[in-house]
Amino acid sequence: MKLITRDTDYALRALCFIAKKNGKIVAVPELVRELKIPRPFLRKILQSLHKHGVLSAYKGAGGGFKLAKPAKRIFLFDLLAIYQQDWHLNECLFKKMLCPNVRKCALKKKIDKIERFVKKELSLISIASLIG
Amino acid sequence: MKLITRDTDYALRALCFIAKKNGKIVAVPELVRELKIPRPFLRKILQSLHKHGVLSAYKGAGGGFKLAKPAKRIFLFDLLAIYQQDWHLNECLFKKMLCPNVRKCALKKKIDKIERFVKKELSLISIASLIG
DNA sequence: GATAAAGGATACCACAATAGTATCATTTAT
DNA sequence: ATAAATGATACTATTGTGGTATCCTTTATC
Repeated sequence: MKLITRDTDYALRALCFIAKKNGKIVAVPELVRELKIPRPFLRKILQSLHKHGVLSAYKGAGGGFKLAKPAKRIFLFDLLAIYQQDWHLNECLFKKMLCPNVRKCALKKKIDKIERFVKKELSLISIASLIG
Repeated sequence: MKLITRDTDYALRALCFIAKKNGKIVAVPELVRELKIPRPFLRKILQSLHKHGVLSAYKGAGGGFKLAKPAKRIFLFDLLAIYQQDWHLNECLFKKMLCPNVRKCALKKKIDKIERFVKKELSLISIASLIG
């Protein structure tokens, strides 16, 4: 079981790298060289970060990406939301109602508590706090 | 992302059902009838619960399974350990050391904190507490 | 002792999610 | 005009999850 998938991990690394550049535009070739992430995969990831308003994109020669907002306002939670859409820990148990209600409800409450904690913690981890 | 996979979920249901029987031996046909879990899959699951000392097995006609220890000493955490072997939330980030140390360590600490909480909570959920 | 009803062991298959590739189109600095 | 960048999108590969199938061993009961 992975809390953080490869997409999210790569996105995190790229964002940390870009954040350190202090607003300078960074292009894919440099990121590939530095981070050793497969080029086409990285491009896909950066494109989605752009679509979701995390990065600003600049086309054409000399183009690239920079952060679209301050590093302290980009959170791990946001990335999870992009790459591991609307994840919730208690998936199985809700969708199919096979289990007797008592157990379902007892378990649901406990799992929900865990989920709330995890989400809260992930909302506190910003790019800024990682490069600090 | 799923905290609980199908194996674990089915194991949980089966254990709750068996626990309610108060030490009586329960055979697969009854469990299949009551829980609507595919028979071969359920058999595989029960066998592994037996191997891991959660269930006692009785072969031959009239055989079946019963709990190998009190319901209040069987925890969701144990099942996770069986079916989602040695899971850890921060998998990606450890195995491959691509990321600069600062970020790795900063993130590791935060993820570890989350993981400790989740494990602790899962260790508190017993079969007994679910059949209340 | 034969038989049928149980579990033990193990190899296999299907599908979905994750991870990664390839290609062509569009924009823009020089 | 050209080369260097991103945009869009379709495709492929690998892996993990979920599930089957088959044959073997044990044991209660007649």
